[in-house]
Amino acid sequence: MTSNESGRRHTRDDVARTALRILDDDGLPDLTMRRLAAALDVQPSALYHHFPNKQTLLAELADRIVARAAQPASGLDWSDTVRAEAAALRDALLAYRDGAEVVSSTFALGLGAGAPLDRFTDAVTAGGFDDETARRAATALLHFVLGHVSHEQQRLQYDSLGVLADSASAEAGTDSAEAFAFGIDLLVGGLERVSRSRT
Amino acid sequence: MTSNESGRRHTRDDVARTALRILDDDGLPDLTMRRLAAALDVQPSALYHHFPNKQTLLAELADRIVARAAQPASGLDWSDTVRAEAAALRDALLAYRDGAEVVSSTFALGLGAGAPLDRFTDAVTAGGFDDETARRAATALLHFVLGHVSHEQQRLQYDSLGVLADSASAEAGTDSAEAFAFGIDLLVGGLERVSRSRT
DNA sequence: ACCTGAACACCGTTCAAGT
DNA sequence: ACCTGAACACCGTTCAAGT
Repeated sequence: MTSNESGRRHTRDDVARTALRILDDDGLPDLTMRRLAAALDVQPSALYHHFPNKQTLLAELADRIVARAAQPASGLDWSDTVRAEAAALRDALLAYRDGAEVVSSTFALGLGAGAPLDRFTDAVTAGGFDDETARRAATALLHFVLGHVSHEQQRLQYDSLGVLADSASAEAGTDSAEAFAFGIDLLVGGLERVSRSRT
Repeated sequence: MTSNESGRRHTRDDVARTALRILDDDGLPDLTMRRLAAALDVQPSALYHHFPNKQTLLAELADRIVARAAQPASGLDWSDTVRAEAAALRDALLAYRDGAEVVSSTFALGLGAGAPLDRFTDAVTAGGFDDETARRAATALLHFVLGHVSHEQQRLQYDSLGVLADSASAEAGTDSAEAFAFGIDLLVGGLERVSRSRT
């Protein structure tokens, strides 16, 4: 359906694109190899010609999701660059249903989410911090972003199903973007108190 | 096996305890309803007398895991209380294989992880911050802790299987406890720069 | 290179029926 | 109250074979 209307033969890119469409339309739980195969009008086993397993497919989707994060304007203060990177990453994750979950699940293996980590690391390094500090700050930033947006997206999902517990439902009412910015500000603020190797 | 050696009839507590044992011995992917039933020497359908579904069972496990977090010493500075709560929660999550993943997956629904959130909130509130600030800081702290420890535990798992990508493997070498404390310090440090409603 | 057909070894959940 | 037996509607992955 992606590029071949009725004829067989798909490329790896077709498979990834169709998978992203299923993800966005129906969510991660419905993104099964069998459903993906059906959408491509192909047997499930055919998918294993393009990806060795589902995990590798999800890593590819994670890469594509984070690749759409906007580049911060140049000439910004290092701390504003960090804030801009965080906001851009959040927007990219929110652009696909369950986007944060996909990136999160893939991040642990060092397969996906390498790009966001590098971008945070570079932004912090520009503040004059040593490599170890920059890397640790970057993983803290990334953990917060993935956790926050995962939470945000799962609330959207459960809220639309009306299965949400009271406490979570109340929290969903407050502005997510503001709470997100606050968390990033805490990390950036904490970083500003850390001694720099060079200023 | 938990309380009945050969006779039938189990309690909800038996089921939860056996589930925790499977979790710790074999990990979350192996904790299936069918495997749990087999360990209890019972048909899978029998489990649904004790828990309405798997999600509810996991929420119960999450509650039990975080309940084992140690109480910080009293008389500490608010910021040291936050640090102590974070360390105690990390220890509790590390005490069970895939503990962070279980708590994390259950946190989004407001089913589990209510206790850790309240404890962080109380610790921050003791610093004289308003409720909104305390709640947001608490969720930021919780997101960092769950993300960090999930990551940590998945590295342990994949490392033992030798399936780890280079970058993640290198990162696994550095001291996790130190990196964890650094992340918490950033959040606490950021909080110390926020204006208080009362001091 | 890309795919089919068929199978293997599983899942969570429901439901009538038993004690 | 707690459980059995049987079924329903699925999973991811492998592998010989086809073009």
